Amino acid sequence: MADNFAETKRSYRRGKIRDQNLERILGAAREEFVLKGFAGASIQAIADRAELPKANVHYYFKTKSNLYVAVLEEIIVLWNDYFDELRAEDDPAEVLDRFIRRKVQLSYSHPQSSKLFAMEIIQGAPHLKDYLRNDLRPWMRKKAAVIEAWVAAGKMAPVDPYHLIFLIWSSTQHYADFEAQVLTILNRAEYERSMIDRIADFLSRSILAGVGLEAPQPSALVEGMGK
Amino acid sequence: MADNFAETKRSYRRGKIRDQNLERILGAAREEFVLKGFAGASIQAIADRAELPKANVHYYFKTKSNLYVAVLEEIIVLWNDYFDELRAEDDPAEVLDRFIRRKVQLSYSHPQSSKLFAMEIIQGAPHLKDYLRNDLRPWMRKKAAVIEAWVAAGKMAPVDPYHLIFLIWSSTQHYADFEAQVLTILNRAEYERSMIDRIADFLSRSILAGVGLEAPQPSALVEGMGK
DNA sequence: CAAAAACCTGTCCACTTGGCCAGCTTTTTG
DNA sequence: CAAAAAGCTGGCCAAGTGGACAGGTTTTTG
Repeated sequence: MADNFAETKRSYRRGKIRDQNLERILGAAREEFVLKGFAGASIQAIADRAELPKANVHYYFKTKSNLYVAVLEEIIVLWNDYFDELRAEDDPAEVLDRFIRRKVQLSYSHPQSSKLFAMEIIQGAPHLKDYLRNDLRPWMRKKAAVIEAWVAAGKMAPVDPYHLIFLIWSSTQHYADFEAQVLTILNRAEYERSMIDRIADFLSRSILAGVGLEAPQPSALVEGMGK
Repeated sequence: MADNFAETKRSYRRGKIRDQNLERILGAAREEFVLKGFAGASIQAIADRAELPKANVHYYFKTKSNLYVAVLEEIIVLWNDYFDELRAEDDPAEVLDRFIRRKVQLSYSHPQSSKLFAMEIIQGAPHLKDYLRNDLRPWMRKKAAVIEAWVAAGKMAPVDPYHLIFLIWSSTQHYADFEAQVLTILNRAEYERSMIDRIADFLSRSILAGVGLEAPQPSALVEGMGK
């Protein structure tokens, strides 16, 4: 394999075409599925958006369902990457703060993924039942145990760890999923970095205060917080 | 009109048939649209669920879009019913507490409506742009003004009123919209009253604490709250 | 450089869909 | 009670769909 190919050209390697096309198709599919839903998104439209002939899409994905599942799997990988780190020996305030900020950041950087995931869950998670049961539930159990340990150690107010995580999830994802509503109400065309920072600060401060903690150094200084 | 009809039978009056069928169709449509999305829900399936011939559905709603919009309008009416009351002279803790509980209650009693509304917004609110801009935005402005007045009067910690309302919306609706995820993680088949009460207590306490308030009498007593 | 593997795509098709229509039955009205 | 209004529906159709496929080109390989 790694024979005489000058890696200089760097754009030629095994499966290069495949990888490139897969990426285009998956990206286009994500977009179309979010906009129109599973049934409403046509392979033709996905192909058009990817600037490929329809039959070429079918070359990579035998069926529409296969393509849809592939998109969902991408999302789950993305989720898992950002998910972990939450340990009993850490400081609750710091860890929760980082977790909240990371989720807000993720909503900002990958809104389509968040939206598609949300739509799938809303519709009853027909393709994600197994993921929820076999992956997410155990993950939750572990995280809940950590939070319970914190509570037991008196490091934070007693709260139901599950509902605390639901609160973090819902409040952070809201800005991605309900983007259209939020932006219309705030009379903006799109999110800006500064707004995202304010949101992260607000959510971190509010949620931590809600469980009797004080947020670490706010990333953007917001004077007049009184108290 | 109000002629000699004995109101006793009470099931016979002008438009009785119409009202009854409309109700059946709208209910069936709500269900199907949530399950399959706009494009995925077929008139045939809606008709089957309503136990009516397909052509009969078309008799009441010329097009699929008309039906869809009618369902959304029902939801908006429902929303508005529960929406109001939030006045500057009231006690913030009491009002916010009631508002949060009402939203949780609404998620519990009308999950389909919440889900459909969410899907519509996620997809960019193509049918609700006007509602968001012309109704919801002014409503928000008024509520934000009230909260700002509370802050100015020192009745609560200084927070951005818009994000506070987003926080309440997102955290409460989450239990309706993400029902499949929540129930799977909590290993339950469906919500029960007691769970709903706990959720309302948790959210009310957490969010109020987040803005420097203490929740009024908790509906279900939960001792050991320490502090 | 030739064989094999990977990749590509125009064309076709069976099937579902929303919607229309023409004529039917039931209910209301005066 | 008869005419009009309201309600009902089987059958039809054009448009769009996902997918199969056969025969093509390009790339890789030894």
